Amino acid sequence: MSVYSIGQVAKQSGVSVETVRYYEKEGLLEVPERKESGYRQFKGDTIARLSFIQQAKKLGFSLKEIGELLSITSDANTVCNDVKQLSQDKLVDIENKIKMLQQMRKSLKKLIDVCPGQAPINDCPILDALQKKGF
Amino acid sequence: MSVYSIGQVAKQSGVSVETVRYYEKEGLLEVPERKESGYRQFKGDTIARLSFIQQAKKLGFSLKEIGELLSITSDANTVCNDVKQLSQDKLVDIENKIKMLQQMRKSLKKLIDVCPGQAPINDCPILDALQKKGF
DNA sequence: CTTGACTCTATAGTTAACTTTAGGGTTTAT
DNA sequence: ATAAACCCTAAAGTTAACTATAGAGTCAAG
Repeated sequence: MSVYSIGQVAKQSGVSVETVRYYEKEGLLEVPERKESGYRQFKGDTIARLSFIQQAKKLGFSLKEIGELLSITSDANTVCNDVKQLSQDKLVDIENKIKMLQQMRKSLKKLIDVCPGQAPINDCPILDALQKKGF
Repeated sequence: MSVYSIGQVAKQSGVSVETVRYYEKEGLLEVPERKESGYRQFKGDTIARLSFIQQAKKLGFSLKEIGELLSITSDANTVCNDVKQLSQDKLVDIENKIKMLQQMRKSLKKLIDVCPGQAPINDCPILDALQKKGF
């Protein structure tokens, strides 16, 4: 099995080395093996894990919440039932976010469709509509 | 037209008075009228605006980004064309977030469906699946 | 007409999530 | 075998987004 240095996982996933160490300290990454020198040796799946963290952050999850999501995959101190419950809770969170975003998309889309594009600001139907509806 | 005190808009939208003042200072809220005493008098749409800010924050938008979204509705120093372009850019952001969340939902759903619920941890198919796929 | 709830400004403090610094070892390419 | 590039820890510093504090004025009910 191939292992990766901290610099490699950082580069592959687009975060800084310092951030990788920080995530490890915060418990978001499995504690890695070390060489005799003390250098960390990460497993290949660390890169996917780091990418997942980045993505979830963009979606408004805190590191704590991301840790909970990730614990679904790596915590062996729970029974299957608990894992299922946690997964279902997280699913609800995610579906709520999707709904909110879809609502925002709908509003924006409506505005864009109706906009002629070249009118000066005082004739702009986007602004007219927004003024009345508050987004 | 009815106006509202800072305490009223705060309560209605579920944020603290201090946060309302902070948002005003950061330019997320229109500068309100004042009474002779200096007390703020907010218009009714402030409540919707504050609610929108809360929602957008949950979806991972920074206050700066939220300001840009809100400026679509309130900035009169742009032409319609610019407003349309900004709206389209924000629409792309939003659609990307929706796609990411749908991917997460799909993964979670698959796991939940396959989970029997009562198995001990070492037979749990959720964990088996996650171990191999990295969420 | 006073008392309790509300508001004002300005400033300082807090928390999450990093980022930087200092001072040092280790690896690798030449 | 040495220099550039990499890694280590511990601790301090930074930024966004609040939150709290102090000290003072305002409003509404009894």
